[in-house]
Amino acid sequence: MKIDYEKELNPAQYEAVTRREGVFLVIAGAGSGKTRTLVYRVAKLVESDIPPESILLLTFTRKASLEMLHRSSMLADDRCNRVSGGTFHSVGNLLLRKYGSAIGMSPGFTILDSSDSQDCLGILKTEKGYGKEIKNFPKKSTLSAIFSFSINKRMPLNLVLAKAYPQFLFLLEEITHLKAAYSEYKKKHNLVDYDDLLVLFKELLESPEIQEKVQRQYRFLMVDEYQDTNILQAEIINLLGRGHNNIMAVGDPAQCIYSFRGANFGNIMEFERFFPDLQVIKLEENYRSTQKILDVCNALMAPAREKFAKNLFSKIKKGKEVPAVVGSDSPAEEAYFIVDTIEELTHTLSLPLNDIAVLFRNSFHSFELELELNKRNIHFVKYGGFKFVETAHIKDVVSHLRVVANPNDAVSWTRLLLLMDGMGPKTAAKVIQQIQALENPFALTKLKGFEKFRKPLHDLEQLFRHITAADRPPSLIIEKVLDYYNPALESKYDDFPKRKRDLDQFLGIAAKYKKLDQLLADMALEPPNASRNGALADAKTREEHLVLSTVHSAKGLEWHTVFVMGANEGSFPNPYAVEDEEELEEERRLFYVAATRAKERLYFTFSTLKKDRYGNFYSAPPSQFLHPLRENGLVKKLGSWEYF
DNA sequence: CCTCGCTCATTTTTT
DNA sequence: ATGAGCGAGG
Repeated sequence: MKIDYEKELNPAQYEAVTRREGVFLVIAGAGSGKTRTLVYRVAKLVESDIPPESILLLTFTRKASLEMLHRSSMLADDRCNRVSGGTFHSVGNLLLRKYGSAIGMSPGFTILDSSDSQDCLGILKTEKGYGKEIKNFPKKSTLSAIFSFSINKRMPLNLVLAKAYPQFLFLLEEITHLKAAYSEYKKKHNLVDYDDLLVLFKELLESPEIQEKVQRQYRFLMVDEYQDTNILQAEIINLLGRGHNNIMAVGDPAQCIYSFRGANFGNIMEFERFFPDLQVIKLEENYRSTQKILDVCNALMAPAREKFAKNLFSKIKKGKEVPAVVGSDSPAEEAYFIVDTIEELTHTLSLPLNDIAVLFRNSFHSFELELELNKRNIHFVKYGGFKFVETAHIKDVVSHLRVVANPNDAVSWTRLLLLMDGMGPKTAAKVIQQIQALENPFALTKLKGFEKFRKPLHDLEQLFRHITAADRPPSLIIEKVLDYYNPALESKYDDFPKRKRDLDQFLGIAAKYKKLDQLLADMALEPPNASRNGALADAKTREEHLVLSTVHSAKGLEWHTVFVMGANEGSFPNPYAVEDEEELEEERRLFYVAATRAKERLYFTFSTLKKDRYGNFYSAPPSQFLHPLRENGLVKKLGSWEYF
């Protein structure tokens, strides 16, 4: 079964799929078949006997790459599943474990997720005494944000402070000192945070010997969601690709929504600077949405400062349903409207629940809706926001696994020691200092002093005796840790039964892993995506369900019917963003991304009265982003929309 | 010196 | 629901 590329693709897609050598930038508007193009291109390369291992597909999440490769293999053959794919972070992780010794790293490093790196900064802040001595010293989360901003935007600390945190400018010296201490601490304890993964990835590729090796391994590079990469990632692409110059980057400047992470559409310029022979291919025709929806999307972007592209258009999807703007008097009413409409669609039109999504700016915007869905027994899965793996009880358990994998991981040691009664950060630091000097880091009864903790340290040693022996499968280790952790869990949390269920789920996930290292890397880099409010296990997600999602997590996806809820000033755009023109523009693009997810039906809902956390009502006008929709019959107005 | 429990304030988006 | 800040008590 040969693929008829010419018939199944439009001319621009066909060109992108069939051109092989060279550097290409594919500018692809929303719904223009970007994924389809990448899928066919992988199939085409594999079909023409390019070894799949020599193709590298860099995507935004690993799920995205797995899905694409799966589709490619359905199209062509199984070899597509052997294509290397993943995020910049995960590829960096793999290469650093393999070749990291070339730049002085040891392969057993632990990856710190953002809350771990914040814990680490907290430890150092206390150690330096900054928190106590200096009033209003930045919180650990702020420190982490400052450092990350500085690295991802390539901006020295003094400029970061001047631009984003002028109130801390007088602490420049202390903050600079802390940053150095943080780097040193990570190095000493074999720890790597998210930013380090990119920085070190780049450093690794700068070693000529490694660079050549890696370039020889990956002969064809494809980069998805290019608009959301930052300077560091652009440099990595450059280093990966300049040996052979076979690169295809795909992106849509109008959908750049990660500039808070240093993403910058100006990267396209960098790309041109690195590769002057760059050829641009444009995918313009939309295959996803009805023209009525596209008209609305185009109108949303009309006031944008940058005129990125010309308007989205569809030749094939006529559709008669006019998108709606729905005003309500209260959040409860907004929720009723959404749930009523969903029931109507599923009952009278027999639309599968899977074809519907509700999108919002912030994870907590859906609380009211979740209550109503639960009341009416509508099954949903929520994406974005607080993640399952970030909850305290999961982190507690994981910290035990991490010291097994890297006994040098002082952040995890601190976390698990703090679980003991009477143990605080100071004592933990002293314990860890001694542990580092031990020949066997788990021989805790050998520690001098700490009489008060003789019993708990003994118990912990027993635990480690069980779980460090030989090459145990992760699930077995976790079972032992759970037994050990249970008393602490029950005394620490009143809601322990719920947390226990979470831990059981975690055990279920871990059972799929044979190697502890792999489990830990995935926990940090590709955690289960659903947040903890909704269902989590795969079995559950396979059931028919409604999707609730932040717009960020909905990137790249599409549904028959989409509700964009909380379209209020104060919610969407995010109030933090309205003062800064650039940030407001990003909110606009985010709103646009939300709207472009819809294929057939699109609703914007808002409530003119909102509740603050004490239950007091305040009035919130409809989002300014809805203003362009007021005229021309672009949308129908439902509910109480007199303010609109 | 250190930990613990109380109170008050606070929540963007993600690898 | 969580985190920081503060003061009491071990």
